[in-house]
Amino acid sequence: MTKVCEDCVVRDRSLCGTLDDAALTEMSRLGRRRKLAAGESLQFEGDDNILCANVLGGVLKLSSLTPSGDAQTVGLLYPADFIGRPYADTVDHDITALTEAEVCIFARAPFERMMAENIQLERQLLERTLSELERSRRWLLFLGRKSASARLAGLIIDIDRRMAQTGCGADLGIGQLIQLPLTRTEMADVLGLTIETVSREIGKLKDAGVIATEGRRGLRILKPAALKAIMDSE
Amino acid sequence: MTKVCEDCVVRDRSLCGTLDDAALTEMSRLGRRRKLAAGESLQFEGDDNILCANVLGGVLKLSSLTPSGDAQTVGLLYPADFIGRPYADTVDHDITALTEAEVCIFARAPFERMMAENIQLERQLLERTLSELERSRRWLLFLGRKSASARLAGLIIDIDRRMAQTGCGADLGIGQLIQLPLTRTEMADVLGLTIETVSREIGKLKDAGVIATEGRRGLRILKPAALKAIMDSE
DNA sequence: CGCCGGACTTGATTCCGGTCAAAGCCCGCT
DNA sequence: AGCGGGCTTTGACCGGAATCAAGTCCGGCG
Repeated sequence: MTKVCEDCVVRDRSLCGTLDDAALTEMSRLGRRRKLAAGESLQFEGDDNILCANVLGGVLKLSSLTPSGDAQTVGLLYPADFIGRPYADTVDHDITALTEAEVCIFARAPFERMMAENIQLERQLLERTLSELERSRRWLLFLGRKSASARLAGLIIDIDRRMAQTGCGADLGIGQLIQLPLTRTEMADVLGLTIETVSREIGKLKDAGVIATEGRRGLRILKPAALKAIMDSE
Repeated sequence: MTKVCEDCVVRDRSLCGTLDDAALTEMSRLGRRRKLAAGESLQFEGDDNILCANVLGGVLKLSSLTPSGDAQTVGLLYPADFIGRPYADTVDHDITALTEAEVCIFARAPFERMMAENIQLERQLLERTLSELERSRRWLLFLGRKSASARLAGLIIDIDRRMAQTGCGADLGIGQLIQLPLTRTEMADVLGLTIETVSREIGKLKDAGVIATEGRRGLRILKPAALKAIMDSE
């Protein structure tokens, strides 16, 4: 058990899960931990693509700016998620920390060399990328076809599940307090809505007794079944 | 040059591009060509995931049905595109031919075995999946933030580019006749709009002299720059 | 050649979510 | 505790796309 196991947080969910000890040692030599403050960016769209990373803690977003100026978040990154696009020359999206976050950074070139020498690593990354593609396609369906309330319900359910998986406090139990990693503006950017609409829809869910809020970031799911029904409704 | 090279259409863009002759022979032994009529489906969401395939000709769509009944197309598949999700147990989306199409099918288990034995294959699939993820994320931005006219312009430009790349007749030249692989309904499913809105927006583009239509499927881009400007506009 | 059916277009109206504007509230700071 | 500023809520109004409802056109077939 070398130190890199910690670095990758949850051993069996991380990229490094299947590596032998020699490879783990090599990875730990290549990786560099870095803390990010909330709002701090790791890279911007168009930058030279020089790094890959693993999320150790916190939540980050992947986003693009439209030519006309408003933002669309195309993905959220939780602990054990992978950052970066091997083999590409430039970076496709901004990556910004939503909360305080910590990542384990690898320079892209040596990371690619590690992949060539450890096929398990490449295989892990392939499976992960396929899942991410699937996740992204499911979100396409939300943005293309679902109402504001269904989108919001979907986001809340997704956050709840991801927070529970990464052991960041939440649990699937009813009434558990979840600390939202996003502001209203950031939620609007994910959902393809405006901040006002997000606020109104949260209000409706509260009025219906489906959720309760606590301060700006705190949230409790009181009626999971109702929330799921709203997500599935058109 | 074994027969499989034909199967994969464009050698250097296909999955098999980097395989040695022995592996190519093996691939050709495993693959089975299949023709699909327009409208015919290869698989449905929820099916057991038993196959992978390469698109040889024609255009197919990847789509999901919302619980409430309407369809969202989450991706279009052109010649040399890969179909399937190795390592997954079930199928995530319906796959349906939009035009007459031809695919080269592999059973999933032997395909995965081939991947394990030919790391170039795995590497190719990884790069391809990363590109596809990027494509999907860019489309998220369209569905989340763009108006009907910008979405339509984006789709037309994408179709034009993909048809040109796959040598299916179109060319980037002004006024070239493109045969649209989709009906209005199918365009609406991709764009997250209704058929009426698609029709109206096509009308506007015609009135503005940006495009011209020829029958139901024929289309000419008369002012590429204007079309691109509309795509980039909010 | 004319008919038929499905795809497409066009028009009238409705409604969801955006926009603009004005409070209200949380929370860190002094 | 009091204050200030940014985040959030709430309200009035507007507009773009959906919906509902006729038509019209293309293309295949007898």
